[in-house]
Amino acid sequence: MEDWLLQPPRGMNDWTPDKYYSLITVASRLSKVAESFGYSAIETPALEHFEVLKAKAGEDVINEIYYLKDKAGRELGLRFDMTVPVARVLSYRRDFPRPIRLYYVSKVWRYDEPQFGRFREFYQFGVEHVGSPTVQSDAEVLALAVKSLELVNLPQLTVKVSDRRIMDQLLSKININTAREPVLRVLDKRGKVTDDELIKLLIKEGIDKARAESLVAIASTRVPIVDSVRELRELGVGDNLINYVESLANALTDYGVANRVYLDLSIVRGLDYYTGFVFELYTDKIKLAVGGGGRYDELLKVYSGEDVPAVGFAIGIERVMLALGEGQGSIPPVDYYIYPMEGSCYGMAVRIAEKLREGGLRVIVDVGKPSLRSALEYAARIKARKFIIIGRREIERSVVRVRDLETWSEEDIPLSKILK
RNA sequence: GCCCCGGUAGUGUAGCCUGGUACAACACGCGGGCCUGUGGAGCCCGUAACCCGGGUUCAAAUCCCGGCCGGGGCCCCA
Repeated sequence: MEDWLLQPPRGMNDWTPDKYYSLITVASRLSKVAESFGYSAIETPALEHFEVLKAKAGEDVINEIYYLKDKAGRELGLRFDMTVPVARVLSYRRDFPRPIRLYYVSKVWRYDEPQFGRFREFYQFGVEHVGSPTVQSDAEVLALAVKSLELVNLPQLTVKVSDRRIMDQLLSKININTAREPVLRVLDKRGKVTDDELIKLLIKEGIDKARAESLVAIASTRVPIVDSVRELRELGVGDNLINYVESLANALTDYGVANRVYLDLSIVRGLDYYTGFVFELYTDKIKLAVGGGGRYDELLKVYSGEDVPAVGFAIGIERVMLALGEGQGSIPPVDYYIYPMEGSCYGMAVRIAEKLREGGLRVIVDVGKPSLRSALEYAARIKARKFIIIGRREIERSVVRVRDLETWSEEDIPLSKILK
């Protein structure tokens, strides 16, 4: 078969054991934190009705959906995140007691151009916290995100927080009432381009120079969340929002994560559906955000017709792994490799193996490597710990020969002891 | 949608700039042997590649064009 057919489809990865165990290790550590917060795991089909996916996605995202028709002509698509499937599930399972706390480690797909840290098929760890509008739920979700990344030792983790309501208020204050989305998009570029260019871009959006300058000043706000109240007051943000941020900061302090969190009004994210606070998670190790989230109180309404407040986040597991480097987990070693010298000893080998497996050990019985020598070589290469030789000589004496592949020592162990 | 880089045995690389000295080198892997109940080491032998198509040239892995495939940047995102 042609070479290129042997590679996985573009933007996708073969998770061979040598790499897959790192993924499993990272994913299970992240999940552990969600579990400790009382969140339960959920999984849904990879395929959704295209109509369902389309309802949330903006123009850009729709073009990234893997679309297909099944044999009956149904229009389907691969999910591009887990928020949509979860929202769909909750719209017909109204019986779940609220707030509902869910987490997932799932594959999602986006037909995008692959790049460093960007894949067409990738894993997301995330949570959805549905049914509560409070600042406490915002703080809980953000703290959970931070703590899960702390548990995998993500270096130099920082969080940038902003709030859609604050930006709305500040934009109104300087009389920018139209074309807010393009303006926010421009502000989101802050840090990537110079402030002067930013101002030029804003002027291009029809903002006059004075207001463009004050917008850039607003977007330049970047202070530790615990110091943000004074800053917001200076900007003239209303009391209710200042109280909100203060409560958020206090809660994050209680969680012990406030030192990582900054108020950064330049971050915007998912303009389509975020309604309140938003955040992005960063490490110095890679340029890309490893995750992000926020509050989307109007999203569930699309599916259920009912207003349901919700907050959540998603973390790109491959990106976390890029930041952590190689070797987060490894293939568990085989404890015993059992080699019957001849066919007549095979039955005994299997019986011994079964006994050891009952004790929770990983055991391989040789299936016919031609020689003891090559079996030994094979066992050493797969990093088995111990090698059991069982032949006529051993059976006559009711023992097995156990060779320790790490220390190179060898001893006879009575069968009675092994089978006990 | 725009831009940049790359494609050599199963894997990872060298060679390409400066065309011929190369039946393309090295490492790992794989097969065999020394050695059919134990050195997992060592040595020996073998295995197998210039992405596809066209062009330039006496001569192309090497230079040029096109295609296919891959990686990365902008944008956006996880």
